[in-house]
Amino acid sequence: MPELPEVETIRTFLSPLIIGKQIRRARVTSKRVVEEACRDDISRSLAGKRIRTFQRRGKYLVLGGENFSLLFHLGMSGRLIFMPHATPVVPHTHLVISFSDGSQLHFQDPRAFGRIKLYPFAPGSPRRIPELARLGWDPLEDGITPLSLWQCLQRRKSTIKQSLLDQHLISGIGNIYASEILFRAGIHPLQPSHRLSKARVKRLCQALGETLDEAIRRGGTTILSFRDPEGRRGGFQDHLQVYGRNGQPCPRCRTLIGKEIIAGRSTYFCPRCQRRKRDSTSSASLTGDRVGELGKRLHDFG
DNA sequence: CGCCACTCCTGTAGGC
DNA sequence: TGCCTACAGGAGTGGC
Repeated sequence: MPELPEVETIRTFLSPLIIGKQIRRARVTSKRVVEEACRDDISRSLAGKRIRTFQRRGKYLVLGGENFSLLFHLGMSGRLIFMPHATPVVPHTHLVISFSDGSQLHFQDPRAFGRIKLYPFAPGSPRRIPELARLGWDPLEDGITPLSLWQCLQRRKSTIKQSLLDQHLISGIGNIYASEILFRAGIHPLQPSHRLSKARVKRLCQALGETLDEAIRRGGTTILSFRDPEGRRGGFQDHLQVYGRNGQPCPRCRTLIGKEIIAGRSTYFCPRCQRRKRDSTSSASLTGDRVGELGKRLHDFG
């Protein structure tokens, strides 16, 4: 399940391999995943164009050129695989982009939860792409200050787990990292968002930055199907603290890790390290700290 | 408006 | 060994 670290890993690996290349041909090889309205446009209008940019926002990727933006969402099982030479398509391949030097980019997605959409203008401002305009903070692209996050959480009655999964608030966190971030922050997933103190939101921000940073450093998480563009697995699955570990001892206090379904999603937590609390909202100084090492990178977005 | 259930889909794992 | 079923869930949508 590609979340921000997996999508960022793909962007990092793929960028030097495809930026600057000229598209010889783009072929839609399946009727799913590629948005119906732009199936013909993709093959018609991408031929001959050059790739200028490859950007990420939340869990979306955008391949950009002079007058096109090709938007990708990997869904549950989407892969972008780089082929140095022309390669026969395997089942569940939805799009093949062939470059003038003979290399190819294949989009594969067995479960077909992914999306591909073409816009007839250069990326530039993400506000022009509705899917991106709807997204909240991107932890890598935008600094999230604890104070501004706390203010947003004040207005939410849902649990903190649900808030973390809401892409309109923070973009890029999925089910795996939500559990990991809350464990690192010592916050119970069922804690109501508006009940978190400023101090705990500050810890949440730190945990968010540290968890995503480490996952990116390790090349993402492979539970079942994630592969980077050269077919390799990630490394973070060996460092998950709670996700998928119900019944096993907490790495911090040895209490058995619990599992609960929250908003239809499996949620893992340590019942001792992540106590439910009623925070007072007074105390605690909030500095304008950015999220860990994040927020320093600049791309063309915004 | 907020919250939930439902929907799309197929590979994988577990039970028998 | 093989078949069947449950399960995994991102994000949009529609109901209450």
